[in-house]
Amino acid sequence: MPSSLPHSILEQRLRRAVGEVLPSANLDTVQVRPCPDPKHGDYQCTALIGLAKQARLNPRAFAQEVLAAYQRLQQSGGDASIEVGMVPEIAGPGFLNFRIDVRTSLLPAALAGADRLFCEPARPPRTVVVDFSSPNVAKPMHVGHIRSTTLGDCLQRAFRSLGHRVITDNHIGDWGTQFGKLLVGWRHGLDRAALEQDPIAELERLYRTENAAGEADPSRLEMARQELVKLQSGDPENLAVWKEMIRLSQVQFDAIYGRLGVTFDHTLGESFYNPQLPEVVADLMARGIARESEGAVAVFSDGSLPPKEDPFLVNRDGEWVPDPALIRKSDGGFNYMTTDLATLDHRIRTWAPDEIIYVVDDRQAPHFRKLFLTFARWKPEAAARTRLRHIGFGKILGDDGRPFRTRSGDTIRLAELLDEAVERSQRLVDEKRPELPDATRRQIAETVGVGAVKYQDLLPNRQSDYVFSWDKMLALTGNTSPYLQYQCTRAGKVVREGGPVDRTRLASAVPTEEAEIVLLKYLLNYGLTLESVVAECRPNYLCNYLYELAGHYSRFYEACPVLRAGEPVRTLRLALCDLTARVLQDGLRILGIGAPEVM
RNA sequence: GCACCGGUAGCUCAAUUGGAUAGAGCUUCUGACUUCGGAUCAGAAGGUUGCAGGUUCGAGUCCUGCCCGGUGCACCA
Repeated sequence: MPSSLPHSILEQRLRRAVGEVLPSANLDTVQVRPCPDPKHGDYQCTALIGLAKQARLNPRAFAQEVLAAYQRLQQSGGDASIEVGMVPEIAGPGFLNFRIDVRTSLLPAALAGADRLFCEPARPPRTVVVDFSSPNVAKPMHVGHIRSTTLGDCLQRAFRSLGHRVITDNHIGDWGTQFGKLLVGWRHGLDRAALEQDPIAELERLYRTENAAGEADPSRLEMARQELVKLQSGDPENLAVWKEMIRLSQVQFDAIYGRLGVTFDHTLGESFYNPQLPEVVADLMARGIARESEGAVAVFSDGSLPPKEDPFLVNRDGEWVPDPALIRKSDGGFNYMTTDLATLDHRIRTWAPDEIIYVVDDRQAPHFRKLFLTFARWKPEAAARTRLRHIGFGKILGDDGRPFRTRSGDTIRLAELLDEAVERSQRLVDEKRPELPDATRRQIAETVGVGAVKYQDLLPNRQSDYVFSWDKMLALTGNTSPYLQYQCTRAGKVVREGGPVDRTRLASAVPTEEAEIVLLKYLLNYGLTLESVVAECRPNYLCNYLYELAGHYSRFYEACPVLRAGEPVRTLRLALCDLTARVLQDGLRILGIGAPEVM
């Protein structure tokens, strides 16, 4: 299906024009994007200057030639009325600017793109595995799980929305040395009543008690080690307890994911890969990629990278010394590098993805560099056809600039954090809309409270740390989710009151008010924004787009009466409200945030 | 010590292959209302983008050196 969006039509034609003038040019670099400053036009292409320089041509003269070719193509293939209304001009050192003819082309272009909300399906669609959230069994989900969960969920929604095939996999921590202590604790100190009451709290208590006991009494540690060995060798009793701990944890996860609206296609935890780990190590050793060292088995640098870029080397006192990746501990146990290698192998063999995205804390960047490099040495063909990306993120800080914790220094549980967000938004809704029924106010409070937490998390550049602030996330002005939700309800309300948009009336409509024109042009960029979100895995692009859109809508709404206007202006404006509401709603949906009809 | 990530307005943050005059919000001040939902909108003020060089038509963005903050550096994940 041919594209109907202006930037896409322009780009395709421009690429053909460039190809005619300069056959050697890499046409992928020829991109048409919205002008940052509308003074210069609606769309621009800045790539011609670079191409001209590469080919040792004068940039402006080259732009002239491309423009001439572009206009020839436009005339010969000028069946699309939209395209005729794109007026090109050369500016500055060789920019190409395009202006949409508001009278003939703007509205047709917008209506043509409206059915798909100004998005074009990805071509070709890719298969993408998204690995995110990854909480640990027997521990509460806490504030540290927010970013991976909201980022990962948003990214998978964005990919899906553009037509990519997405597989989400929650790689839960359901295996490892902590289960030795947990098993000893379960056997000796389990409080059944407490387990009934709050299973995760009780499991956490068992672990802490046992951890302390182990520090005081080495024989206790030895017990834990033995229980772990029994578990790993398939002891039925320990397996049963371990499974029960997973079940109890999954109940907790499901409750929180349910509240967050997050789902996974698969939950293949670490234990799933356990049977494959010996083979992974044996194979890596057989291929000479790993070798024994100090009783452990480790992967060392292969020397293919300069020392500064080699994650398998670290500089100590001016000397580059090995910093290997351990894949088997000296006690014979395996660690997460081994599991991650097996996981990667399994994912590629099972799903044959084009891309695997790991949404994990930035601090693990060195681990992922080692993982990806080791995998590339182990399975070169598979690695060559799969893009592996670690999508890292920073910390959440308290207002004292230190990691966000309770006053007593404990980690904050996600469930409690969501409760507080909802309580706070409940107070706001109760105050602002006392006339609404209780049940409605409760629903609004839930949607607004949970949405505020997510939006605060998605708005900053993911790599930077951000300061957690109840007041800011729930503020009704500024770049917050309550503001976006509010604008969404406003736009939706007008459409509900004004009735369905009668498109036949639009045939004779032309946007004339500045606010109408600006809003309409901005709507056209929605799909482009989603594409950049997906390209760089940065949901904040979408947040900022939606905030800008809400601002354009607000100014339009202020300046242009809708329901009071005469036809066909009334229908045109109603259509603008409708499109805005739909884009805002869809954008919030991709952020994982609900849009109440009333608030 | 070495590596990675940051350093942008008083504060919190944006800035899409390097693009045109670095943008918002909060705060402060000034305006708009017999509201199609004022949880709104408009205007003003606020900057040597940590510092110093370099690359080029053009640098917050790329390169080099330095300063400051955070994080990581063998059997936890």
